[in-house]
Amino acid sequence: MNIPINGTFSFRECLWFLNRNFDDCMHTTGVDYVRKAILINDQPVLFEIREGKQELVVSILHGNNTAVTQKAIEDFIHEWFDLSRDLSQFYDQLSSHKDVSYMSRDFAGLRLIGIPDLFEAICWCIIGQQINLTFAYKTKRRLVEKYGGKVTYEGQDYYTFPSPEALADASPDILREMQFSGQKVVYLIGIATVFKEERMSKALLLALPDVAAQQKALTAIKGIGIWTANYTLMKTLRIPSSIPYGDAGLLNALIAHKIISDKKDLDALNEFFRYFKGWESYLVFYLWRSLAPQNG
DNA sequence: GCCCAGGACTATG
DNA sequence: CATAGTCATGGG
Repeated sequence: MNIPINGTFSFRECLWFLNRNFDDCMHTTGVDYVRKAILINDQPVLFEIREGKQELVVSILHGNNTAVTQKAIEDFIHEWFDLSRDLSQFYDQLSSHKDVSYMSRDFAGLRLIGIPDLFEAICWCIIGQQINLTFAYKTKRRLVEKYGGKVTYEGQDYYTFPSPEALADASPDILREMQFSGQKVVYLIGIATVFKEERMSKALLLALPDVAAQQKALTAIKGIGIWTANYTLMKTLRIPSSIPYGDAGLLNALIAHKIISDKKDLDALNEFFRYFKGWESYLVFYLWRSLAPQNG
């Protein structure tokens, strides 16, 4: 199965971001491929993406290779890699700003890697709140290996994120042993229950009239603050204007580029983002990219 | 030992 | 509405 590539796209850049020298259990990267397991109609499917000349070459490694499955994988990849977006306007704006113009060259073709599953995105936020990313990925792996789904292929395990049902019924003691804080255990199980009871879902969020209403609906849930709400809107709904205010990595990147003087310099932050109206979330993503060394 | 980490909640002026 | 304290533990 092939997925054609339109516009500026770099598989290499996307692959680099998926790895970033972190141990993300939700996918597996190699030098020229990424493998990921997802659920299609509740059935686990493992696929692999490689780069062709003008297309992505997708192979199904596990699961029924039907037209329905292929279509679902294709849709997922489009959403995951944001393939339908035309970045030319973003690059125009980037290249005309002295502090970040280099990004339009160095990171050319990097797409905002999303988290299509709303529940997974929110849980990942909870897990990552106020701890370093290395530790966050470590605890996420423990959670996913215990409560998630698994596909084994050629001796290697690939995981799907735990369902709300599985996490809602998870043992608080076991979660504590995984080194989640007491508060995070309450948040995770609480949010899983909210999803299980269908008091929150991607469809429900999409039905709301505007971003403000979506932020309000998300932050009404215990454990979801404004940072988590905006991170989720950026990664799952791909709201272009969504900025995870207060994000430690974002603020450090802005300081490193001398765009803000310190972490409380909100005036300079707002002025900077005003210049990139409509592409705020992409800019945040590129700033995160800038935090790590080239070609990691 | 110290400070920070891709925060959120609650209590207090 | 703005600030302070609390949680909880790894990484540098």
